[in-house]
Amino acid sequence: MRTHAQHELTKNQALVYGSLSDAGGPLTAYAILDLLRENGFRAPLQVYRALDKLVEFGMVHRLESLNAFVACSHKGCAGHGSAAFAICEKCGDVREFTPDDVVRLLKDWTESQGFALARTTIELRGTCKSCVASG
Amino acid sequence: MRTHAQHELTKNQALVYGSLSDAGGPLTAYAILDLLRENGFRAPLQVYRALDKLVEFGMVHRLESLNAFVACSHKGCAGHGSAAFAICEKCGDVREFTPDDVVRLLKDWTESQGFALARTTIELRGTCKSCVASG
DNA sequence: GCATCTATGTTATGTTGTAACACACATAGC
DNA sequence: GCTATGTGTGTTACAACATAACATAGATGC
Repeated sequence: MRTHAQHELTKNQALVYGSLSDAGGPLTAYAILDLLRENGFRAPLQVYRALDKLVEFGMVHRLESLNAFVACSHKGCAGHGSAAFAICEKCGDVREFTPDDVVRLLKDWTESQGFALARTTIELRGTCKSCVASG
Repeated sequence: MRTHAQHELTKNQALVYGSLSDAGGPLTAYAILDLLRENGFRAPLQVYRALDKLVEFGMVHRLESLNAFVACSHKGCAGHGSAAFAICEKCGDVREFTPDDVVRLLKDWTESQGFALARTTIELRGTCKSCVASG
């Protein structure tokens, strides 16, 4: 299996991935576009096309419930299973984790139904520990 | 606990819920708007406001990965746990299920992290049994 | 050379969701 | 009665998210 680092990124892909890594949290496509205007980006498609590839490579995840994107937290990993996300609605923090047992159960269910599973989206909304503590 | 039927819906809420029930599958807000133009609907907000309430009542679920809405498949039920959805990318069919064991594991994880869980989104993308069979 | 594939740039447009403001109607308290 | 409050509604305008369609440029393989 290919590691993230082994993907040779094009210029635009590298710029988009850099934005997301530096941000340390989720960004919308249009937020990325604004960050990259100084690098010559002019149109949303430049961002979306790069994001499509990065998601395909597994280097970036799409957060469906936020319409946003986040760099995979496994910086140099050799690939991993389906990711899940705990999203704090107070501070916006997003924590990625890999609930293998959960994914296993979901796979069991799909297999029992004859459903050919391609992709799993798991997103938890709530309040993170520090926000619970502070308020 | 209140059952779905026990919620007394306003006119707009009833119209929107009716559209979704009749459709038997997911609809976007704008698709609902078009269906209800003959009933006097003119603007998206009329749909979105009704949907907000219906989702709050648990009578309608939002499918984050489709930006669409679907009537809860438990027609007259007395409420139930978090729902999950298997979405066929070939035929568009959406199957709702209630994976209590999965939700239990996710709750365990959030509790271990001090994360106060408010809402769980689980959406599986793939190909349903009959679409797999037919090629 | 030339076909092909991928990436890119650009304009315009399509789709999804809200802000802000005004009005109607019910109900609770005086 | 009549006022305050809360909720539902209608309307215009706009913001945010995403893609279609077409043109150009560079790399690779034959």
